[in-house]
Amino acid sequence: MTDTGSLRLDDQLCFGLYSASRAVTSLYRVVLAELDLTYPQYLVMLALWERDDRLVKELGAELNLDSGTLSPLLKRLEAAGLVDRTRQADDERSVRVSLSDAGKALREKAVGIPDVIGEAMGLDAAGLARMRRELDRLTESVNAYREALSPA
Amino acid sequence: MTDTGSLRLDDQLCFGLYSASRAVTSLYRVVLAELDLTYPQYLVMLALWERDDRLVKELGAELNLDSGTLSPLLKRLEAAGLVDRTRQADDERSVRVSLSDAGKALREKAVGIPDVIGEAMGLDAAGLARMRRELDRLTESVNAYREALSPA
DNA sequence: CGCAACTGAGTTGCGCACAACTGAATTGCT
DNA sequence: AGCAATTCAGTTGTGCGCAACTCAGTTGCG
Repeated sequence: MTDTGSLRLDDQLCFGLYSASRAVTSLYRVVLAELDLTYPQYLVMLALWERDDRLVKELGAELNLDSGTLSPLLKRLEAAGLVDRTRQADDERSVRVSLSDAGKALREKAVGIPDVIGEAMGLDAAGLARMRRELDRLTESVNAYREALSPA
Repeated sequence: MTDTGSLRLDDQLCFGLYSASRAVTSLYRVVLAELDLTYPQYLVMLALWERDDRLVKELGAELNLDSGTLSPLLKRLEAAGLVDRTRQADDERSVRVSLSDAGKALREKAVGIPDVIGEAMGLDAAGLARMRRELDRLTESVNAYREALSPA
């Protein structure tokens, strides 16, 4: 009797993934409270700290989020004074998102976060890298399968 | 220069976890469409198929969900005719959740799902088990760290 | 017994995620 | 040039996930 095909909850990798993801998010909630950011907002800030002045579309592609999620999120970041949003002159459909001074400054309060999270995970650099690789492979495999099942 | 401490998005395991979790959920969305269930609803049904007639509190402990999430979810399952909810006689605070006939019958439509998901993940039984183990370890480690940081 | 502390489920409010849609701007094709 | 198809951001509606709260019911302690 193999595990595959079982409907038992604890057999399922997906539940492990779901639990792990929620556990990590809830740790981020604690850590990010001081920066007044949610985890998805933090992801957007990370993307902007890495490269400023991006189109909403580009952020969406990098984070795999659509405008339905990003638009209100970016409005909240703008309301918090962390980013500016400006329509692009040469293509009025696009909106360019850039860091305000406060948004740039916030980076200093964030530099210690990856170490805290890494520490909490209790993995060495090699373990982190391996898991990261396996998760990426999993994501790609699952996404390919889903797209085959139900084409975008 | 180590990876730890980097604010680069692609270095972060958490983003991999977040992406993988969303990818899996979105595959479930396609697969579960035929059963008219969301992924969290499916988790509750799994728990009930495994053992029927449970208190809301017990379901919450198993799935790590609080009443704020479970109460409306269970009301929706009840509205869909899949479960019954009854106040326990000897402790009027507790609510017992049990499968209706339709809820029991739905299991037959679900038996093939784990294989589909397993196939989509492209891992053999050993790979699944190992990843499952590592994710469980990660979850526990992260939860312990969070509770130390911000005691419940 | 009496009453304070606690427990269990539910509600409210907020922020994702995502589908479905809108509307304006641009592109492409004839 | 003209117009259909596409693109981009934003809006609407639904369902989590979680904090904070309410409220009834139960427990525990003097």
